[in-house]
Amino acid sequence: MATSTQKTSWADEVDEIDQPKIEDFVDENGIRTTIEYTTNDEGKKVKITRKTKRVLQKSLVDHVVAERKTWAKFGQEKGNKPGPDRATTTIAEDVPLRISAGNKSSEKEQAQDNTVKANLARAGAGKVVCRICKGAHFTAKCPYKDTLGGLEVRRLDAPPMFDEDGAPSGAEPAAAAAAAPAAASTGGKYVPPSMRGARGPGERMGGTSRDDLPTLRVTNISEDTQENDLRELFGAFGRVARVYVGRDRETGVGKGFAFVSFEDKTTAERAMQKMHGRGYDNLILNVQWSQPRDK
DNA sequence: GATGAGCGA
Repeated sequence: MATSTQKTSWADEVDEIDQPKIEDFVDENGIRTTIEYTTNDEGKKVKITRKTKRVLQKSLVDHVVAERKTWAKFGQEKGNKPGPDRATTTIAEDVPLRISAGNKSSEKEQAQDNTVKANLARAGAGKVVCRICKGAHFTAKCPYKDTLGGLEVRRLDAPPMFDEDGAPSGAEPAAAAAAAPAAASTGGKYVPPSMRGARGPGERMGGTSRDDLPTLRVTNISEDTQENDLRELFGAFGRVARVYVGRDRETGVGKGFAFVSFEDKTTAERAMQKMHGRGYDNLILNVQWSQPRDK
């Protein structure tokens, strides 16, 4: 094979090929002139001059945007050339639009809330006032909860029926009115039905709190039984209002018992009868009525 | 064998 001694690489051969020389410029009217010097098939040198007009690439520049560039500027920008002035304008892409609740209105609400709190503090002097009997304890702890629970809302504008130690009293009517929660009809905020006070007959609420839901105590469950397991198990009988699994406070390990509260007492009773003595997780369940929790 | 946590004003 005859190999050229001078050539060391194929890349050198590329240089041998007659590369056309190209001059290329764009005038002020946007006309592009391309002058190409090349060699034609007959070995003669030729000069090819092409004039082209660049057209905006519509796929890249929206014609609406291009059109805008022709608009006359006004105000402080009057007479300036098209496009943003980088000295005064920052250009960024993908600026996210974040929509949030108007902070002015929420500040207002907050302020209102604060005045309400201030009024409450003034009226109750920072003390806990029972919503039922106006005693110095939380509503949930009220000794009259069961007997007066349903009367709560109806007695809103009445003077407190009892003072702190529970003796009948007629004092501080203004304080009682101020300390009472805003009635559902007058308050601006939405109050879910479950949180509204006792209304007319036919409504379930009022006197019925989650503390006196029909509750079963389930014992002899494995220590890794979860709330969901019991919900699933007892949910077959009806609506399960609440499940609590007794656990060690530190370790979180189940202590082998749980409470399952139902919405409906007869449902709870059926569940108890069906589930008591049933096997679960290789253990025999013990299901009884729970004792009311106290203290 | 065993009977609950935490919240609020």
